[in-house]
Amino acid sequence: MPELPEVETIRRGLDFMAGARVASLQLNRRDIARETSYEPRELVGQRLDSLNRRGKYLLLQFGERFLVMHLGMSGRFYALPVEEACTEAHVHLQLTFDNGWQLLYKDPRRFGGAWFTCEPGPVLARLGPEPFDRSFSGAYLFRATRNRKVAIKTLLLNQAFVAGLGNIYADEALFAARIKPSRRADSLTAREARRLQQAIVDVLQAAIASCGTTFRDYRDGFNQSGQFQELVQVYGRTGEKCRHCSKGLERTVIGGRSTHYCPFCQK
DNA sequence: CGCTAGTCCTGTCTGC
DNA sequence: TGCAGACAGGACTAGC
Repeated sequence: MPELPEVETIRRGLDFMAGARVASLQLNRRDIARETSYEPRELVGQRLDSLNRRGKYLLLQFGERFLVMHLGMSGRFYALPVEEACTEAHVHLQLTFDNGWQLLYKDPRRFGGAWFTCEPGPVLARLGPEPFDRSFSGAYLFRATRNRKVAIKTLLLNQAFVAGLGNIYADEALFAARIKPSRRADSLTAREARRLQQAIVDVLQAAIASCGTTFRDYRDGFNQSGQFQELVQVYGRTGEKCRHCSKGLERTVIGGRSTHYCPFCQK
C-alpha cells in the first residue's frame, strides 16, 4: 500500500522520535517478524538513533540493532501518546518509548512485516536505484529497458528496476510522461525514457509535498490521511474526464494490476 | 534467464 | 439482510 511518498511522509513525521529510548515492547504476533537475528525484546533500553527510508522500507536504527519495516498493502506505522491506550485490532507490534510516545504497527492483511536484524543490507540488496539518486537518470532508464519485453508499467513496479514505485505512482508517472502503460519497455525511445525518468521524479516529489495518497488504508506517522488523492490525474478515475483532453479515462489490467490511463494522451 | 499466474491475508463494496 | 464475488497503495515464487 504505502509507496515511496507515503513511507517518506511517515519517516519525516516520526523523525522527532530520534533520541528516545525503548521502555517496553509488545509483539502481539510473532509471525510478522520476517527475521529475528536478535530477540525483539533486546530493543528494550535501546536508544532510537535514526529513522531512514530505502524504497518502501523504513529503517529504525538502535545502536547496532535495526528494526526494518515494510507496510505491504494495508500497513500503518504511527505514533500515539502513551496515555491514549490503543484498542484497535490488528496491531501486531507496539513499542513504548520514554518520551511519552508509542509506535504502533497495524496491518490487517499482514502483507507487510518487520525485520529484527543487525545487518539490513541483505533485506535491501535486491532494490534498484533510489528515484532521487543521481544514478537514476534518463540514460539509466533507457539502458535498463533494452531487451525488456514486459509492459513498461510492469517494469516500473519491479523494485529491482527502480525502488519505491507502486501502482498509483506508476500510473501517474506514465500519464505525466504521455506513455501508454502497455507499451513494451524496449519500445521506448531515448527521448521517452528521459521524459519518464523526469515524470517519476516530479510525481513522487509532488506526492511527498502532499503527504502521500489516501484511498483507503494509508495514514501517516500520526494516523492522518494524505492529500495527493485530490491531485491524481488517472489513478482511480476510470470513466472520468482526462484533465488534459477531457475524454474518458480507461482501466485495464497489466501484469495482474489494475491500470488507469488516457487512451488519447498516452501513446 | 524472463515472464505470467498464483499465493499470501482481511476488509469493504457491489449486485443479486 | 444475507451472501457471493470482485477488488484493494505489495512482493515472492513455481513453472513454463
